[in-house]
Amino acid sequence: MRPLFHPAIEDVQPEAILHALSDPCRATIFARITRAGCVEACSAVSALGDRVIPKSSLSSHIKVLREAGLIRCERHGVEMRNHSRCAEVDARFPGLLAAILNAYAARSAPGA
Amino acid sequence: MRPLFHPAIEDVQPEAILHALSDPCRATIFARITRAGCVEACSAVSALGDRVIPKSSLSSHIKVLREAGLIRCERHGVEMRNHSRCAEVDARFPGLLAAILNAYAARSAPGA
DNA sequence: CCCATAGTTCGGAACTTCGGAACTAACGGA
DNA sequence: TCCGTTAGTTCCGAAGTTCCGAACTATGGG
Repeated sequence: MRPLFHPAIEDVQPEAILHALSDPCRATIFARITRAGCVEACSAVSALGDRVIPKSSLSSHIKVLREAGLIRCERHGVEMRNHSRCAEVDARFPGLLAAILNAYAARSAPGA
Repeated sequence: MRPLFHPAIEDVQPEAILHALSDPCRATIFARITRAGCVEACSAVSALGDRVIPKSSLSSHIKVLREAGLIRCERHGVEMRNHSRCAEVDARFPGLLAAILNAYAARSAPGA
């Protein structure tokens, strides 16, 4: 399989990041990959809350995140490992990802 | 004219904000409204860079920003005043708007 | 070599976005 | 009051995007 396309960090565009994370489902996937020590198989992510995401949808969500420059994907045997590019992106756009993930967290936990 | 719909700040959702600002044209409009002391007529915004935005598109961009909770619009005579809800949104999602506007600014001014 | 597992691609239905033409709202002048 | 002008909105068709099931490809194990 040919290596997957990943944009160089300097080609990463804010609109692509915002678009990728403007879907709560993709935001959740990205938050998981980022929190889970930066490694996770695609299918480990397929149940989000109580909703099962079809394989084809999951695959295209992952693709959107990858092409936005948010994650890095590589095959290991039969499965895929997804690494968060959080640190790189944070160096380019300081505070952006943290603010976005916090905003989603604030929404779902309307805390006390 | 019936008053325009504006979501209460606690109903503002991160996905709506990200979606609204994931369009560079809307992000530019929002940045202008926010920078310009929070007041500006619609048409004052219609030339973005070297591109003229058709009235109908501008109107729907403004509507998206308004319904996402990012701006507040009211008619004053024949024209519209658009106020940024930046401060309110920042209280709800700290740092989010600043990080997004900085990210766009970093893109267009790849400094030094 | 065949099977199982993990992920991708294809394609059509449903939804969104764009923008021109026609419409509505508010004001000013005669 | 009526007309003209300016400012925005609505409508609607074309173009583009998203969703997801079915079929496909890639990898490893027996």
